[in-house]
Amino acid sequence: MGLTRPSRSQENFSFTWNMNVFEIIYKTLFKTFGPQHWWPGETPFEVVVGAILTQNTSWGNVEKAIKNLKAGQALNARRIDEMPVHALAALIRSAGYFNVKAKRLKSFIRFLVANYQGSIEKMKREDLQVLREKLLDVNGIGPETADSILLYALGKPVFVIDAYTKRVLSRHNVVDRDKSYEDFQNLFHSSLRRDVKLFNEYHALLVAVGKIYCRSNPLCDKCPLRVIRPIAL
DNA sequence: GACCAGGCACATC
DNA sequence: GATGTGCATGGT
Repeated sequence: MGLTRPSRSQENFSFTWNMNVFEIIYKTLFKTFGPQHWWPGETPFEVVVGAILTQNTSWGNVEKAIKNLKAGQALNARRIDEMPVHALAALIRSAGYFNVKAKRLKSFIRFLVANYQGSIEKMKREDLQVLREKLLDVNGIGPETADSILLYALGKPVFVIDAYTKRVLSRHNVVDRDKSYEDFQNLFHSSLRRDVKLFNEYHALLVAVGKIYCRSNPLCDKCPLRVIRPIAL
């Protein structure tokens, strides 16, 4: 791991050789794709709902579900809490796994009410590590969803690891694919300054490059990150 | 029609 | 701890 001095052939990438590979990846991606403006949600509550609905699901399908919730005046804690699970499931149908996700949304609301009187703002004031552990105890919230909530809804400096992050980094020889969620996350945390804006943008950029270039080998060869493969080895 | 998409819980070994 | 399976829609 870590970056050694670049070879002469790599010196035209305008990276200084005290940068680590995670910083180089970020710089490359930002230069290529620009700001991603994540997370696309109007309120922290909407971001939380989106984080649960997007589990193993494309964002387009989630957007339809959120639109439905808004149209049904149901995008708020009280309505979701009071609504029968089957009615909620019907509204979020387009997001897939709708029965499971309806229960998960209700689980989160129960947690929010029980611990923070239904207030995202109160939840935000909780100690970060304590809150993360509590979130992981909620049925339907695993590490990625918890960290998405912490970073994108609450503005906490926690790096989100998702399928794209793993795919992009392992394709470029930065991290072994079978490393754990925590292994991946620890590498980001120890290699970068703990900065919410940086973590927000970085994860979104990894998704951007993953969506476009990590689908097939021919595209992989055109990936803007191909320059870091020899460095990462 | 197959495959994939911003995971997670649970059972089993 | 690792692996397999169910959950489900909508786009390509």
